[in-house]
Amino acid sequence: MANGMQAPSESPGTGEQQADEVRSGRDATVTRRALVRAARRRFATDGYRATTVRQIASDVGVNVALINRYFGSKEGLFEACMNRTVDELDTANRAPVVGIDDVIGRLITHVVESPNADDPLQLLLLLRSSGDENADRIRRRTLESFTRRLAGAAGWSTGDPGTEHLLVRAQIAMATMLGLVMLRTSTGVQPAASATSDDLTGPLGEVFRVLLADPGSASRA
Amino acid sequence: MANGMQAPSESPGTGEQQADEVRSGRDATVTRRALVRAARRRFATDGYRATTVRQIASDVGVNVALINRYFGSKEGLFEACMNRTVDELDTANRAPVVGIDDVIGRLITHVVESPNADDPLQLLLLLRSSGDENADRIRRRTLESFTRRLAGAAGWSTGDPGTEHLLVRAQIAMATMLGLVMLRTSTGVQPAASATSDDLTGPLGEVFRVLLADPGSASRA
DNA sequence: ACCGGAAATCAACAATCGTTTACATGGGGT
DNA sequence: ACCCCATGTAAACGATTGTTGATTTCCGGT
Repeated sequence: MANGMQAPSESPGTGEQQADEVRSGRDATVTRRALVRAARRRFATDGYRATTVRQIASDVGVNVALINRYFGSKEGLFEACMNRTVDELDTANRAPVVGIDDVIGRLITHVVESPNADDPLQLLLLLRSSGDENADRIRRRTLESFTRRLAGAAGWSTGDPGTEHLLVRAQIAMATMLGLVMLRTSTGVQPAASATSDDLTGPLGEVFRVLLADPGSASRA
Repeated sequence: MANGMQAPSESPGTGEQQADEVRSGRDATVTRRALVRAARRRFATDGYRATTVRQIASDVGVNVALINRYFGSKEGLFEACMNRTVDELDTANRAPVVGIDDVIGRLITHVVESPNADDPLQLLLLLRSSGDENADRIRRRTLESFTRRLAGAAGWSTGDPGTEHLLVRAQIAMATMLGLVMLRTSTGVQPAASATSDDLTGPLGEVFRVLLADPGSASRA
């Protein structure tokens, strides 16, 4: 028994994931889409390195070689995941915003509460570093633009001298969401803070309201 | 070139870490300590799976086999890291707490601001899953007790019917810290939200004050 | 009905991982 | 000074990883 206990494998020890879409005929685009979907779940929950291409292929119920055929490499597949996440976040946030309560409600709904079960994972995916220079640059840029858009959605002017203070607040709000998702996904803490839609008036709503309120009201000297 | 571009390696692509302690003579305890220190950095920043024992050994400047000699396995080394982190967090939080500002100040100082450069990584270490059942159980239990102690330190009674509401608040506070550390460590966002010690009166202080305030004051219905 | 080509599989590769065994080396007690 | 055991090193193993080339299978147009 040379390598009998090879590696705890980060987390997929308890994680069995399967395809949720019947891939009946042999359709390239359908298979590609299924691969990206499975990959996003794996990458988000287990991280880039801990995810194996064989796992992803197995989740979809397809051979490993298809990943290299369609995406060139594991890294290419990761980039595809990033692009798709970026697109979805883009379209979701392009809708007009009415008032600060709308911003707060959207944040809580879209990120913490998650209408789609895969949605909160998108944020995690943005957080996970891949090690690949290119993918990491995309990730970082997306995260930054998202933060900036959050500040804009809150009705803050972006040219003021106190812009940095605004960004600080947006970053803290972002960090809170990230932390909640991680606390829920990566650890087993799960319960309390996930809450339901009336969170907008609960403690989480309070926090976001404080963070997104007019920074001149209560910020420091 | 069969496996020419093997794997982006999660993040250590840009991360070169070295020993910060001269290991002059041949002393087992010193070497063990150095290994744990290096391992904690690697595990916290890169995750369990992405960290290789050869990296850790190289960081210390020692042969790989010593890890298995002293800790049995990579998993054993991880467990040693967890234990040490648990101990440090324990002793750090056992000191008496005076008032809510003390709690807030400590959270910001110890976690976000980090007197010791390795301190914020401890929280990350608690967050990273290892995949090992045992280590994960330790991690989860520690995280939970930490959350509960946070609620206790805020002066909340632990027997009330509204206990769950208190835990929600503590979890959100915890998530905020976790998110900030991740935002700073795992991504390149780095700057604004790290701030300095006057954060206690800044936006981060506001958030924590809202979260740790008497839940009866502004919470929902 | 049939054949062309895309879609998917199989089998093997080089590299790297964690681990182990056998060997070298240095320092402290007698 | 000498030995001896703990400390550290070197080299190799089996398993798993990402990747690839050859092969098979199935759908669609003529």
